[in-house]
Amino acid sequence: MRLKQRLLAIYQNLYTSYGPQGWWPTTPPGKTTPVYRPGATSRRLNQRERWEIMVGALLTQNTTWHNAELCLEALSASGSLDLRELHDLPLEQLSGLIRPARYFNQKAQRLHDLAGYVLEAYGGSIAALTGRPPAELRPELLALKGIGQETADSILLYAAQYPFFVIDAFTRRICHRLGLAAVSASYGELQDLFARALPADADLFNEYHALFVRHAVEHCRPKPQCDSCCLRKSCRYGVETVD
DNA sequence: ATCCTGGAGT
DNA sequence: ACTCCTGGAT
Repeated sequence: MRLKQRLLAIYQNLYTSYGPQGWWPTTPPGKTTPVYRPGATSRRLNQRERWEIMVGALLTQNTTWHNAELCLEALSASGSLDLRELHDLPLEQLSGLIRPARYFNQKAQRLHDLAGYVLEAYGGSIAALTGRPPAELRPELLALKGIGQETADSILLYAAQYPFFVIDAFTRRICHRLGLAAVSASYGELQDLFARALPADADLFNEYHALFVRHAVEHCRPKPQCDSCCLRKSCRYGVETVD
């Protein structure tokens, strides 16, 4: 009961400080980013967007989003971002296009396999994949090489728009410093923390995770910038400067 | 525990 | 010359 209020207060604080992050659905040029309202539903994504989110989720593993975006642009510019085009591309050419994503050989193989899986299991229909019951889709994604819990939940949340809270290194760092979780807390424990305390709302989880990333990049860095942190008052880290 | 392994900021 | 990044597999 106390946890619920605190997590919502943290969200409000971050949202007030940083504003909407506009991850997905992306905002068309010329329009303003829609503001998240509890209970409101964001627009449905089309299949091309859902697939690009899945590709982006793999490319950005342990890599900056900036670098992942360079890869997405290279894929798009060469006409290889589409599911079938990507699958038909020789691995050597694919890895050459996604070089900024660091582990380009591994990721090229995994993107190829992911595209192949969608083609075989769903006839290439992303809608068929994202339309599956989430409790069945998650283990399916986890069974694929290159998709762990974080990437699976990113796909479930951002591509399929199901309410799965994404736990990443940023979330861990912030939660630890805020005193919300031990460093040893497992992925599932962190995820349960948010699942129990927050309404199961995909748009809320979407914006919350994006705000965590923004906050971790700008203030709750490995070397924290506590002096200008919007959560300073409710964080033991900024007060005591403990580890 | 190690491998994979580019780009940008400091 | 460092550090860090929306990890996953072995």
